[in-house]
Amino acid sequence: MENKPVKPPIKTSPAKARSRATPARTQLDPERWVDVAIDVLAKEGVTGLRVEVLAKRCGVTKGSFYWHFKDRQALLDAVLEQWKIGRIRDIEKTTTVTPGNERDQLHYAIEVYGASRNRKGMSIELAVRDWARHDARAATVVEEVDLYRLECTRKLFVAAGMSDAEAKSRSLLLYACVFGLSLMHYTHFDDNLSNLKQRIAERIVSS
Amino acid sequence: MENKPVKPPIKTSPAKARSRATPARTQLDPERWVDVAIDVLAKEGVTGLRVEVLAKRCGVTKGSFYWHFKDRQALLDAVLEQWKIGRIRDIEKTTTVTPGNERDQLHYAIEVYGASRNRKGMSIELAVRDWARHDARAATVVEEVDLYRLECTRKLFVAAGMSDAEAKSRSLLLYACVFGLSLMHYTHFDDNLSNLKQRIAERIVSS
DNA sequence: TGTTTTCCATACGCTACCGTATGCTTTTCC
DNA sequence: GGAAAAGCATACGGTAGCGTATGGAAAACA
Repeated sequence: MENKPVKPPIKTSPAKARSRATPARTQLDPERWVDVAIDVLAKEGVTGLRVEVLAKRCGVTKGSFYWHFKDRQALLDAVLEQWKIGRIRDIEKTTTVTPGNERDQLHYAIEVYGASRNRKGMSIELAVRDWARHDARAATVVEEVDLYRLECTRKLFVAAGMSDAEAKSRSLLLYACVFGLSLMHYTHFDDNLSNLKQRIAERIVSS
Repeated sequence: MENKPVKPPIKTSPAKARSRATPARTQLDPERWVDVAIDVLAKEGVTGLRVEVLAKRCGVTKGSFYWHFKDRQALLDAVLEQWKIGRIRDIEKTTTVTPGNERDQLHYAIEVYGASRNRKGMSIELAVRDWARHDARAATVVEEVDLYRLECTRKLFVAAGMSDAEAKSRSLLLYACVFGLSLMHYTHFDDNLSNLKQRIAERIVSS
């Protein structure tokens, strides 16, 4: 989408996988750039997403970058696209459930965001959302992802027996709370944070 | 705090308020800079808070800036300080209530953040929070403000008749939701957004 | 084996910043 | 009214970043 050449499907030359002992080094950059970019995005935000910084992290120079991408904006677009499809695939996985377990699944959805194991995922999330506050393209993508997510959890609430209006408000409350919590600094507000979170989750999910 | 000279209390020369017809132009900058800085912060984020940009918006050059502030960081510190005292004064005003009206006041606190009239306030809020993700000083201030706010609404929930543990979780839920909603793009999720918000507010406040 | 492509390095011009130095103009104070 | 200080402009050196141009090495191809 953003590359100059048509780019054959990456190393499909029939039988010649690294004839010499040069390790898997040569596949230097198809969308490897985007992965690294998302890494930087998580840590520094969009404004920290500089071409030359990225190149250094890839062990190359800008010369390489500008061969793969038209300009910085092309990379940003690619980042947004990859983030979008990743989020949608993720939420589909998270909200797929065997009938009867909807409430458990909702609890799981809440917990999985607040979990410390995917700090990085939340960092990306917040970085993209801050990005969206200043960039129309990012805002569009965020809205698409939000609507998709809201719709997925709404269905769960409906399947759990709620009215449509109630399901919608719960769905919105769920995500607002999840993202809001990640914005706040409440570590010293209570000495039993897990209990706090548990109560909140109950408030969101249960009747 | 951040100025070189001791700076007399601004224009206290007994009787000589603008002898000539030069308008109120001369009081060019005590903490006027900070006000403008917060404006820029709201629109561009911390990374957009550049000395020369600010100077241009004040109609002067950097020469002026560096007379009032040691460096850019000094301005940032002043911004954080002013934001902090403003938020604390604000939350005190919002959560002061005549006994018996606690629930109404909680509803008001929720509504006042989501209101479109203080878009700017929320922009500042989000800008500061994003700032806090990359800067330790900002993070400290945000935590102080958060703890203060959480404590204020916690008292309201307690006064409304809830247990302490429940009040804490509600308090946290309230702010998480308020900030989370401002992060999301849900305009097209429902055609009756005010009803949606109403339901959410009820869920947060009512027993 | 020799010629294209692919992929990357180097070098360049340009702009936006930061912070400093220095001087000019207006107040302030005596 | 004249010295001192306040408040600001101008000019400078320095870094970081974008995008372009061009050349070189390595792989693919014929």
